Amino acid sequence: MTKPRFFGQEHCLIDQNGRVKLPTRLLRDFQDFDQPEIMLHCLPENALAVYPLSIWKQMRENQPRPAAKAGDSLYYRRQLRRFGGFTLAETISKQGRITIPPLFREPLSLTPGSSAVAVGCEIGVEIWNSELWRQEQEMIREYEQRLAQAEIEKQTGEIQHGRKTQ
Amino acid sequence: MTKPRFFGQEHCLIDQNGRVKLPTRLLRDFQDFDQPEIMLHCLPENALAVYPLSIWKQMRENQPRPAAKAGDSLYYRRQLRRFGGFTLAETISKQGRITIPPLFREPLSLTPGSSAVAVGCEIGVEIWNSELWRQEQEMIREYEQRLAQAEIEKQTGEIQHGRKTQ
DNA sequence: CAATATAATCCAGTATTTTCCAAAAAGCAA
DNA sequence: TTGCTTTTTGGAAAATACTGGATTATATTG
Repeated sequence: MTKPRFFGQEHCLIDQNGRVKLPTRLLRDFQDFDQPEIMLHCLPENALAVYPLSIWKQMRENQPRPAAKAGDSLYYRRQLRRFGGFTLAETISKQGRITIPPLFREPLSLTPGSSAVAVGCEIGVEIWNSELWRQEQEMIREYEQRLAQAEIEKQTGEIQHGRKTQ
Repeated sequence: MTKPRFFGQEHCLIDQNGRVKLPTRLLRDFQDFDQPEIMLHCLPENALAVYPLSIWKQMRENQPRPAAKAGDSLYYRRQLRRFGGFTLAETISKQGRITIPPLFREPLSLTPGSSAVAVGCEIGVEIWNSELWRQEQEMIREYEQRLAQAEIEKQTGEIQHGRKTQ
């Protein structure tokens, strides 16, 4: 297996022109990939996903003959909008900066001057507004606890019904 | 796989004569295709779809024996009307502008002076009135959240019913 | 504490968008 | 048809936004 990539969190901020300098450690991970070619994707949970181009292609490759379907299906057109409209090809600049697409800035709360966190996500990097990232961490924790709760209930249930002894 | 085309969102506005200048990035995608030959289609969801001519052909060519079907089916006749009546051929001007067909302006809320968004949809571009696009995004988001919710419930359910163990 | 590396700010050149204006075309009435 | 008005088209100028580099500040390392 290839070496682990895209890990950890780093603070960074959006400059006056709406750009963000990627932390060098994460930058190196991109350079090992397709170099500066990346795809920016505006996630529904309000973070900007940054993927190497080849990773993105893997994500989207299973769509044969899109045009034919688009004519007949509103649902399918929405699908195209969702992936087309909320994604953008870009390259990482020589100085390691990327420009946040102007129309993504407001919804992502990544406006010029705002504080952000770059989060490694194994297949790429996510840029979060600092405050939103704090909230997302809460969500992750909460969700984990619900899973744990479900597990505990299952275990106790099994003991009570004799399918399992301790 | 070919390089990604028709991506992202850009703000633009309708000039006093009912024309819109396509953002340069999307313009380049058209130039890679059939050059200035495009089809304008007034979508039922109230956006103006702009497709390269060849894409449009792909969309419509998988309809064998249209005449025979038209005789039998009201639904099919309606389809023909929609694709016939709500579509026009145009070319992109040397300055990258297209004229919104006058009959489409009112229903699409793309009247002179109004604010719009050009949305890349992988197979072409859609021009949305800004406000209508905001609403459409809500729809997309709502749908995403329902999917997410279902997924979470499925996960906890699987634990409880023993199809998954930690 | 010094040296180095990294991040943030500033500034100017470039590209793009928007507005404005003139020319051409089309419609209309006499 | 002819002359007039209105609409449409094309182009250029002004305003705006974007890009890239360089400089300054901050943090990290030895």
